[in-house]
Formats: sequence, C-alpha cells, structure tokens
Amino acid sequence: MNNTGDRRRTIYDVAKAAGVSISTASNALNGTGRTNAETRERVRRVAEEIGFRPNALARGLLSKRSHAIGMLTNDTYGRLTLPMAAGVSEVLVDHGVSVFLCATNNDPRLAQQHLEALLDRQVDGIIFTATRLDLTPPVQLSRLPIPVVYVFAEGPADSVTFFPDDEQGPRLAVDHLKELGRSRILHITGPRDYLAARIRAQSYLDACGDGAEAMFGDWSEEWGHEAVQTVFARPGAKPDAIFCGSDEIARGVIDALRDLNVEIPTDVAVVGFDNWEVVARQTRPPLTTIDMELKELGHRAGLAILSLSKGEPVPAGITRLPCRLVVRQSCGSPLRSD
Amino acid sequence: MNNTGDRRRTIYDVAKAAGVSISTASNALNGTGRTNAETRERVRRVAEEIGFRPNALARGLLSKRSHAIGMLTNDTYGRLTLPMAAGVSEVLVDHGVSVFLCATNNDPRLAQQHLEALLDRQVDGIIFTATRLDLTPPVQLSRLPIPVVYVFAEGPADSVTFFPDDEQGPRLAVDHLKELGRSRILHITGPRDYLAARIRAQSYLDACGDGAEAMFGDWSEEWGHEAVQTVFARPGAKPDAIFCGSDEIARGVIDALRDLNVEIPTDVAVVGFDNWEVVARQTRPPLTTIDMELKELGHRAGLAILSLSKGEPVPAGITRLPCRLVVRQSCGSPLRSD
DNA sequence: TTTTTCTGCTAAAAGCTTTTATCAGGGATC
DNA sequence: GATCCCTGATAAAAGCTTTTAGCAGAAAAA
Repeated sequence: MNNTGDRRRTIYDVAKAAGVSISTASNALNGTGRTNAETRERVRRVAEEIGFRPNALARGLLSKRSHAIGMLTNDTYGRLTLPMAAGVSEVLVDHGVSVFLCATNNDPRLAQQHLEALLDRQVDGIIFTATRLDLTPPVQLSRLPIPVVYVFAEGPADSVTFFPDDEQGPRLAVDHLKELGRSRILHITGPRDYLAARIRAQSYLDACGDGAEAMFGDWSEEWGHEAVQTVFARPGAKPDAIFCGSDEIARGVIDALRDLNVEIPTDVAVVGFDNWEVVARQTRPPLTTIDMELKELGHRAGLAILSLSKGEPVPAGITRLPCRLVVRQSCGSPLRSD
Repeated sequence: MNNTGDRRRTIYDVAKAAGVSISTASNALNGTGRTNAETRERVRRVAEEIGFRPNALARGLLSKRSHAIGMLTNDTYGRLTLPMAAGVSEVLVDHGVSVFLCATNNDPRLAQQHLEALLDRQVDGIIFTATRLDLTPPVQLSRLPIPVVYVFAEGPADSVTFFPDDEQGPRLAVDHLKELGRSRILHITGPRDYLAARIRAQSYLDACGDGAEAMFGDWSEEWGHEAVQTVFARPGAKPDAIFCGSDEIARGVIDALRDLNVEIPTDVAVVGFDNWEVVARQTRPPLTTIDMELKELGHRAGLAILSLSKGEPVPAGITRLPCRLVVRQSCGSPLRSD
C-alpha cells in the first residue's frame, strides 16, 4: 500500500520535509511573499534533494496561462517548417514555453481538429505557418481568444506577420553579381501567382534596370533546365549571370549549363535562393545563394507570440527579416566555402 | 465589471444553464454515472450552444494523464522528422493526444532542458527519434517514470523501437532489378559506421550472391559521382545496375553516368533509397527508389506510445516496418511515374 | 403497510499550485 | 505598560474537472 516511492513529489512533500506550510514552501521556491532567508534556503535545498518539480498543469490551471503554444503548419516535408520550429522552440524553452506541433496537410477538417485541441489545452498563442505565400489558412484563425502570429503566410490586415525580406534578398544577389563585374543578369523563378516570386522578381528588376528579364515557371529543377535551354537557343547576347528564385531551380540551371558546355562561374555565374544546404552544397560548383534565416524567423515569431500572450503590444503588420548572402563557388568568388 | 462575455465557458456554466448540478453535467457529457436520457440530451445541447469545451489542464491534473506526448528529435533539417511527426500527430489527434516537438540539435544541455519541461508537463510518453542510427540519445532516457519509444534510434535492450526494414528494402530493389533482367548489380552506399548502411549492404550481398560488391563512402551526391567514376575507370565488366544507399547518392550516380555517356536505364539501371521526392522526382530520368514509409512509422510509434501510456503491453524490441518500392523511370519499367 | 430496490440527481473531495487574507509574536515607540 | 508596526509564517480559496459516496423519492416486493 505504500506507493509513495514512485509518486511524483508535490509541493506538499516539500513542505512536510522542510517542516513548513505549503504556502511558505511556495513562497520560498518562487521568491514571492515574505520569507526568512534561512527558511528559503532550507526549502530550496529540500526541494532539490527530493527532486521536486512543479506540476505545470496545476500551475497553468490557476494562472490561466499554459505556457505552451501551438504551431500549425501545412508543410509536408519540413524543409521550411522544421528549421523554423527549431528556432521557435529554442527561444521559448528558455522562457518555459513548449511548442505543440500540428501538421495539417492542408486538410481543413484536420486543421480544425488540431485547432480545437490546442484551444482545449489553453495554449497561450498560435503560430501559423504555410509553405505557399498566397495561401489562406485552412481554418478560421481571426476570431480566436488568443493571439496568432503568421510566418510565411498572410493573416488578416492588422495581424502580426513575419516574412523573409523578399526585396532585400534579391538585392544582395544582384549587388554581389555586379561587384564581380557581371552585367547581363537573368532571373529564373517560380510561378507568377506566388507572391514571393513576384516580389523577388520585381526587386531584381528594380536593381538591374534596363535589359533585365524575369522568367516565371515552376519551383522545379526541370524548369531551370528548360529555361536555360530556351535562352541559350535563341539569338542575341547571352547572360553572364543567372539569379534563380530557388536552389532547386539553380540546380537545374547549373546542370543545363554544363550540358551546354558553359563554364561556371567563368562564363556564367549562378546565384540561388534558399540556402537549402542539401542542394546548395552538392551542386558543382557549390552554390552561392540567399539564406532566408529560417531559425531567426522562428526566434522572432516565438518572441512575438510570447509578448502577445503576456498582453504586451507588438507592432502589427508584416515584418520582413533580412536575408543573408552565402558565398560558395558558383560566382567565382575566391572565398572559401562555408 | 461584467466580463463573463469573454471568459471561457466552464462546466459550471453548462450546469447553470441546464439547471442541473455540476456532477450531473459532467456525467451527462461523458456518459458516465446514471443520467436520464432526456437530461443528458438537454445538457449536451446546452453545452453545444454555449460552446463549452472542457479544460484539458484541469482534466489532466485530475486524471494524471495529460494526453500529450513529447517528441525529442536531433534532426535539423526535418527531412525524416517532419513526415514522421506528421504521422504521429495524425494518428494521435483522433485519440485526443497532442504532440510537443522538441528539437535538440544534438545539444545535451538543450535536450535535458526539453526533457525536464516535458516531465513538468506530465506528458504521457516520449518518442525519441534520431537521424543517425548508432547515435545514443543526447540525454538519459532509461530511468524515466513514463514510457519511451525509439524511432530510427536504438534504445536500451528491452525498449520499444521502430525502424524501417533495412533488410527487406534492399531485397525489394534487387528483386526488381533481377526481374528486369539485370545481373551485375553494384551497391554504393554511405559510411560503414552507420548501422543502416551495414545492414542494407549485407542484405544486398545476400540477395545478389557472387560478384556483388558494396562500396561504402558518404551519404553525399559527391560520393555517388566519385564511386561511379572509379568503377567505370577500372578494367573489367561494368555493372548493368546500381543500387544506391540513398537518393542523394543515386543523384550523384546518375549525373556521373550521364557525364560518361552511359544511358539510363538502357545501359545501367539505378535504384535509390529514401523516396525523398524532391530529389527522386527531379533526377533525369526520375528515380525508382525505396520508400521507408515514414508516415506509417509515425503511426506505429504513436499507437505504441498510446498503448504504453495506458499501461497496455507492447512487444519490446525492434520492430522493422516494410519498405515500399516506388517505380519511376530509372530502371526502364514501362509504368507511368506516380 | 413496511421494507427493499432502483433511479436520478447532488455535495463534496481530490488533483496541485499560487495568492490573498489573516494571525501570532517580537521589537520599537510613546 | 500600552500601542503600533513589522516580520515570518499559515489557512483557505481559487482554478476546472471527474469521481465517490450518499440522498430523496418512486416503484417493486414482502
């Protein structure tokens, strides 16, 4: 009948072992109320000894803050979501906040189910993240009793939203290419109906000026390949640099250039977008590309939802976080690969 | 002062609105105890109307089961983890169980911090998953008061562990190649110190018999490329098929073969391992490969931890889940790509 | 008519923590 | 010596749900 051995220790055990009341134990452990320094030390020592850890459920029940948030994603492969989620949880674990991961597969019914589960758990907030930019959430998130932060996805007009800076990123690429003396820069990117593709293309056009050309297609290697074949088959001057809307496209571009016996970077320099290492590191030569700083995006989103959940104000609207140029060898820079 | 409007509805509100006691409301909603059918209906209707949803914290506090589990991963890029996690959460959400995602980055301190947070939250169990097979968990998981399930990672001797079937997978590949008339099958795979690489290679050797050769290297495209160059540079008979230990390696193999003007699949058939679509779909020709059924692995792990958390027995030891052959065009099958 | 059984409901406890209000006692002040 | 204030503690309530024990009334059995 004596099962105290494997029961979890409660604050009651601490109080008893330290010879004080429950309230004193609580006060001592949390540094609240008035406690004698000596008592406080004793209680803390005892708590440590018997391995007391407060029950987060009881705590949350009382404080009405569960110190947990939900992350709703419709990304299936995790290439964007997981690095971001790692950033979110990395920054939040220090504040004692944990993250529920809910993969919706873009299924509204599943999303709804996850959402209700999150609300039942009294999460302090929700981060919604999508892989596609123009996509609306698969579930109604606007009239929730808890704050919502959007990453890689657009919420309602006055919502808190984070994106990589799709204007600054392309400028980094173009500036880098210009510094290396390239002047005829071509842009090959994804579908025109992706907002990110449009923004990046426009920024590229603004940075390059006359003679610039943006080719829209798919987010695929195949499209990169095809686009290069088209360009090099037609008459007229050939580009001396290609800035791609994704690393996958860049991969196709590089392959196509090699098929055409065009030297990289001597004849044509190539810049990608994503810094998806498993692609960017494996191209020959390794790809200079734009990193969207997914982890940092996660950090910021995590901090935002933390502030919001405490009732602190957070500037509404879209915040665009700067991208970073990662120099490898596809542009002829003498720098070592990272 | 009247803030009842935005307060969450509790069972107290339901009881009041239905004109019954709290206990009756609870019994009616959960179908426990003795309740008049009419009362039960009324209570349920009222609950529905005012939008009552039980507070999972209070429920968990009482039942000592939080209906949440933790997933500890050291995968950084998410290629294995996220599909698996999606499988886990998909199967668990139907049982009212949510999943905490904890990315450890292989940092023991961070892992410990996450683990403690999970225990404080009274999670009903933990799924530990690693990307590398021989890796020990970055944190002590063996003496926990809650069950642990290992996926893609080896736990202590008597633990519940799931892996893809690294013996059956290679047999699928070899059998497929043999059926297509290939006889000189070469295996190019990752490092010898990866258990998975060794098992797959041995299974390949057993299936191929005399003349079979396994080349160990890296899990990289570059290694696939290099290995092909080596093989085709040396004298003697050339392989008519190459079975690769990963899709990335296969990618390098295919590129190298094309560089050598070897026709795929006419001269050499290629099979990969992973069915990592973003690679397998983009090779030219698209890659026939082995799918590890990550989502199914997640389903099984989720169900296992669910059973364990209820105290139901689950067979200990390593369970290996069958892989699936995905036929595309790199082996010359006439089937359409999927 | 009295006793038993069943039905439908309710009060109260338990789960664990934090917070509020209160209390006893000791020292300082007048 | 009486009053006041301060310190260091404590009891109790609150947070929300489920479960246990029990109660009142009606129907069935004796």
